[in-house]
Amino acid sequence: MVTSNSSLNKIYDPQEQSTECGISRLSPVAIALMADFFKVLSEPSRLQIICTLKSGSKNVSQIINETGLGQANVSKHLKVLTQASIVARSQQGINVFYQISNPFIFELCELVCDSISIQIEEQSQKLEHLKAIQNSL
Amino acid sequence: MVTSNSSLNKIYDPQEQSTECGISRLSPVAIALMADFFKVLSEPSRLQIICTLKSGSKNVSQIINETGLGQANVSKHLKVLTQASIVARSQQGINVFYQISNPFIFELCELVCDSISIQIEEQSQKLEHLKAIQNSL
DNA sequence: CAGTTATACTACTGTATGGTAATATAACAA
DNA sequence: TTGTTATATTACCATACAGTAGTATAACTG
Repeated sequence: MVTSNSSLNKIYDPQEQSTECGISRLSPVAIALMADFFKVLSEPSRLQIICTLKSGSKNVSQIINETGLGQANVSKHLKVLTQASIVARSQQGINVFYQISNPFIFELCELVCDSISIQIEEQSQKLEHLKAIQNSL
Repeated sequence: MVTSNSSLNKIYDPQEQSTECGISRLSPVAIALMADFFKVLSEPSRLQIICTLKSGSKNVSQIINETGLGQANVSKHLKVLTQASIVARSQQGINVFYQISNPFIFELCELVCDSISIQIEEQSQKLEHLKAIQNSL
């Protein structure tokens, strides 16, 4: 169960007269911040990079090799991930290493993954059901 | 703590020889599905619609009024949300009602909200620290 | 039936952004 | 210094998509 201690809740919309709490009274600013966050995670290439960083800190070349993405592309995505504070950058001589700066991201991905699996499961069950009905005609 | 029972984990990449579990061995298909899911949540207007549905089922006109979005726009976003199985559609006469079909979305949003708040908190603390240093010079 | 209301769809425009090639920069080596 | 390697940046193209105006459809009313 999630206990929200979100300070974003304090940035509620002053025009909102509702007595409810949580997401339903988030300000436009808070909503925009959330949207930005989700947007960062909405690119397969960036999720791929996050995946390769699950096993620890990697330099750019390693990330390029493991993902198969182009160099400029990886660099751009790493910039986006860094600005979103999802990964952290640390230069060591000629190499630049990146690592996940907040493991929360993995928890989040697992949750979404589970939810999608359940959805697929349910849909395939419905399909089976439909097939059964068709066969009985 | 999250215990993953994700069947997406079973769709692992056959080329991936890693012995790790979880997100690090997700297939391109699974990653694309996750990206799609996050993309649905990466639009402020859609998050806004989700927010208004927190307090229960609403018809399209109500959603238009509460969000201030245009009719065609709301209709399009509701289609996206429906296809992603985030909201469910039910027609009642001349009205069409939409409701959140999976409350998991709220849990997810709370988590992200909390994470963003903490981030903002940390950043403002760093700023305070910098200011203190500057003032002591 | 015609008229009204609620919702969906189509076509279009403008903007954002992913990918890439070329170039720049920065750190190290000889 | 020059050369090499690792990473970042720039400029460009192509695609995706949010928003909107106009139109279509569907359910109810009289």
